[in-house]
Amino acid sequence: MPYDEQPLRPLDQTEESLVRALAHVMMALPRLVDADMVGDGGLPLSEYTPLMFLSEAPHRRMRMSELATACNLSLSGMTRVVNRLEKQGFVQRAKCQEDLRGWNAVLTDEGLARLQEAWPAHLTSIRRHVLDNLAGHDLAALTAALERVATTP
Amino acid sequence: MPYDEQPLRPLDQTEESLVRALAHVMMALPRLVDADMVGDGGLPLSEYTPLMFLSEAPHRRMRMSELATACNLSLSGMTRVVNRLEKQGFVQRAKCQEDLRGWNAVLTDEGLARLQEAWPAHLTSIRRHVLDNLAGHDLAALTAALERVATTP
DNA sequence: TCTGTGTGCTTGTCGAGTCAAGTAAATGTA
DNA sequence: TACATTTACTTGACTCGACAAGCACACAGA
Repeated sequence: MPYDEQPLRPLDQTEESLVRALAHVMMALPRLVDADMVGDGGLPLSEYTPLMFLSEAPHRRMRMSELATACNLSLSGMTRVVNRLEKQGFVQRAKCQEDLRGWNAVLTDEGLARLQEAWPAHLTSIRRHVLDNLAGHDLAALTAALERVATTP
Repeated sequence: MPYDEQPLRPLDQTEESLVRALAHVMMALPRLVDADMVGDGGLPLSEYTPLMFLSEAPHRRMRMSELATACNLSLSGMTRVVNRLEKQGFVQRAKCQEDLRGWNAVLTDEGLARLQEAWPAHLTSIRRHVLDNLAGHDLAALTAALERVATTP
């Protein structure tokens, strides 16, 4: 796409390849992992992720807005995910005592059990698709770069 | 999440951080780039990408199924994207002469102009979010790794 | 204490993409 | 040639998530 006028240097071949590979990963990887997980553990990433964050939180509970931020979801999106999880008995809502406008999503015992059941499939999938393909790379440096990518305004 | 029995080694801290950073990128980056593009060029990635592939294809045309594969979309998803592009006049459908079941999506002059108009915003966004944050990394090695990640069965 | 403004979450409505079913043309088989 | 099967694409029905509007509570300032 030759096009000039501004001091906008087009991508060179190396950069172009990287961008396309990254685009491919972003489109394909969530589906690949989801397929592995529903094939085995039966829990899609969209539900696994919030259960995971809840399991790590104090008292296994988080405010809806915290959880939405952690999962990179809009607040309304989080509302609907938690609705699904609540219907399955994996999460309960509890009014937040310090601020009666707020709600906590609380991981139930059943939810924790479900998470532990899904964990092996998740771990296996992530190892196979991601970590096994990054052998020999400097993971810490890569992580730092990815964190910048995700947060550059 | 302690859990044993299998020879399933949990992720260590470095691996865990990398996986979460990658998850964050996958969730956030498409939205960031889209926001930049509609803010400026007015063309979301879901439409930019097929126009880009068409512009590079011989005679600016591709079969629906090729285009779907290139864009990592299902065939039915591609049908709908091309419907949108056709309504805007950026693409036309032309029956494939070698196989009358098939259709080509053909980039129009208007579509090419639109792509060139959107290109600077796209390039700027990609540089800022992605490439500028990968300075000092071995892009070729990273690309190879990402390609494996996206295609590991 | 009342009243206006801001915050936390949910709901209505919508766009986007997936899968399954349907249609038309190509290809194999008798 | 006739018929069954496969392939290329579209359509219908659905799920998921986003945004904007709405509701309930919090927290001023008078």
